[in-house]
Amino acid sequence: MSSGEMDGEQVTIRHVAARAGVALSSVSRTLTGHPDVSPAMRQKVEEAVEALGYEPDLLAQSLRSGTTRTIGFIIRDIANPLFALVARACEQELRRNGYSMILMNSDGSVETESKNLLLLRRRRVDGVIASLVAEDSPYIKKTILSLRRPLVLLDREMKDLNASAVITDHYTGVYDATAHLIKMGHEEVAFVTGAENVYTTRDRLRGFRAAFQDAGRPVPEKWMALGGFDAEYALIHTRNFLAKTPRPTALITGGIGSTAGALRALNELGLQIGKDIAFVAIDEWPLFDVFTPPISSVYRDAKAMGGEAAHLMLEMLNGKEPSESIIETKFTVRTSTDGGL
Amino acid sequence: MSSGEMDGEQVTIRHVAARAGVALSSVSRTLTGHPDVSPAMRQKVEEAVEALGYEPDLLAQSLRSGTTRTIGFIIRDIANPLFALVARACEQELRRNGYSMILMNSDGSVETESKNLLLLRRRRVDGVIASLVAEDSPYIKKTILSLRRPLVLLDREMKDLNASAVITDHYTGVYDATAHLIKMGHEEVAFVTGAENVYTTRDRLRGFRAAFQDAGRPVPEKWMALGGFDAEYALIHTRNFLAKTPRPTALITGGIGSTAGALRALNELGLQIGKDIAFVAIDEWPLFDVFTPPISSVYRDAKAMGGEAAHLMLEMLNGKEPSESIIETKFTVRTSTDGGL
DNA sequence: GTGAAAGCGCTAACAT
DNA sequence: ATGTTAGCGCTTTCAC
Repeated sequence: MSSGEMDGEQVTIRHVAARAGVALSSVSRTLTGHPDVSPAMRQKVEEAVEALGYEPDLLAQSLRSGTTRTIGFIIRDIANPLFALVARACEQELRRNGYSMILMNSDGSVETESKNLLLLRRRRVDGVIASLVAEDSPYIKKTILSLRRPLVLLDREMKDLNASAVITDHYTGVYDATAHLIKMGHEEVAFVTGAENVYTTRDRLRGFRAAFQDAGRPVPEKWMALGGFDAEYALIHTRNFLAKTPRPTALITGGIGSTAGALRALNELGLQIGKDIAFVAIDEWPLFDVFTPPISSVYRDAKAMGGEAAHLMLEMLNGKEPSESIIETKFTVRTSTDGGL
Repeated sequence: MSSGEMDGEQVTIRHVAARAGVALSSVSRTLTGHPDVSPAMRQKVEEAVEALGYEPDLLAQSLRSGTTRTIGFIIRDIANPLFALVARACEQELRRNGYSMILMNSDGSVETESKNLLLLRRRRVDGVIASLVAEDSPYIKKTILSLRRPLVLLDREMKDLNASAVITDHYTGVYDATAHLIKMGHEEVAFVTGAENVYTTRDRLRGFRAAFQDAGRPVPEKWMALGGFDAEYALIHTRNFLAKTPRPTALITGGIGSTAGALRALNELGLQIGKDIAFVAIDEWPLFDVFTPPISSVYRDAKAMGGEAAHLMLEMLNGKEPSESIIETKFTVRTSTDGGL
């Protein structure tokens, strides 16, 4: 049989040794590819392994070696389509290199995130890849410092952590998008997204402001809603903004959830994007290509982000120093940026 | 400190025992809540644990106990928004019960799926939750039988496996959707989805056929494309069908990927759903509520699926016999089912 | 080249 | 109520 078990009993290296009539250590040597193994020995061991369906216990190997070949992946919400793409690419790359991924959702809560980090440490994962809820929680920072394992951050900026990071250049994409709106004649551009306690928002905001400044126009600070990446927040604040008179003539949403919430609000109010209001989404929903009208967007390659995260992790596991990897963004004009004026 | 390490050395139960001036086993007893522990002992141990920042090693506990409090989750593709919702709900429920989830994508390949199953076994996971690529692979079946751990299948029907299953009642939803189209006057209804080697497709097909039979109409067998759940397959076959003369007047797509592919094809051909062709999607994309026109759909609760999967797993881990849980589907008429005739 | 034995960190007998 | 010891399955000295 090949199940690694007989009669519900696990087959251990002991059984193999007994069956082959050799010592435990010889079986281990043979299986781990030690050079000092005679062909005769190899033969006997392989026969026994085959006959018993022996399979090394990764748990025991881990305890012995101190390495689990396991990476923790902490994310706010795996149901965010962008992060699902990141997670998929990351898992694939880690798996190709012999690592497994333990997935944990932090549900947008620093407490859960913290608990997850501690649990991963107790599970002795070899490293952690995380998209943190916030950068300004001293508690999380302390927890992270206590991890003492390679860490890769996704789109976060934190000092003194000795961590690698996959950083998105939001600035460029958002700058281009905003400049385009300004060129079309928009002054009252609303911006709905998450809070400034993450790099993501700060870098986008930097691009947004710079575009206005470079155009010699005042930054429309009153049309900024920077409170949450969730759809609910965007729904409420988009609704709010559009109820005012005068109202914004254009809208930029930062993030998958914000876009969903804003589109819901617009739908509810009967406002058509690309006609009643100009609209730009930062980050693309998977189905954006068949939306009507086609949505102008700031795109980034989620697959590359996941691959890079895995790559940076593997490098650190190989003893390299932490480093950063930059992901580009690209603004694409489609028809949702028409109208509004 | 609270890191569980000093000078890079892990703090073990040994250090705690030494510091507290007691025996190893007393520390263990105190920490595992054994009744025979004096208040004085508890005091000493807790002081030492606190002072050293001791943290039990889950790996060592696992080796000892034979249980890892870890569940393997195998899925075709975590970037499928429906499955991402399933995974999220499942992870949350497992986590609440002290289990962690190891996520593996099978990338639609039986080989990868098989390797993943074997790896999970070697990792000594306590159970596996899986959405299998196919039901008719004898190799997978053998691998599964050799798992000898609780197994929960998502939307799959396999005999003699002693597994629990979360089963969707696709029949009802698809029957209603098809009956609606027939009532609207459609005879040439196309159906684009995955292959019949999974329950999902077979049950949907059953509903599709039954609706025609009950209406006394011939089942439009020639408009069936049952080859793959991926968007690419749907794109090609939708394109194909619509190039014919006469062409189908209505289209049903089964699954997230199929819907995406079909919508792409329709977009490409300049055909508007709800006008040039009647359209029903089985399973909803997260953003469907803001699509124009609103898409008629067969809905199922992905969150409930994930929760049920976790629930069935936890029951089996508590020694209960395998069982099934049925998830309902509901057809909702929106405007995409107008037109086409 | 092979075997015997120690030990990774922990828990559960078994003593006392 | 507490201490001593064996052992989970494995790898790695250390002898020979």
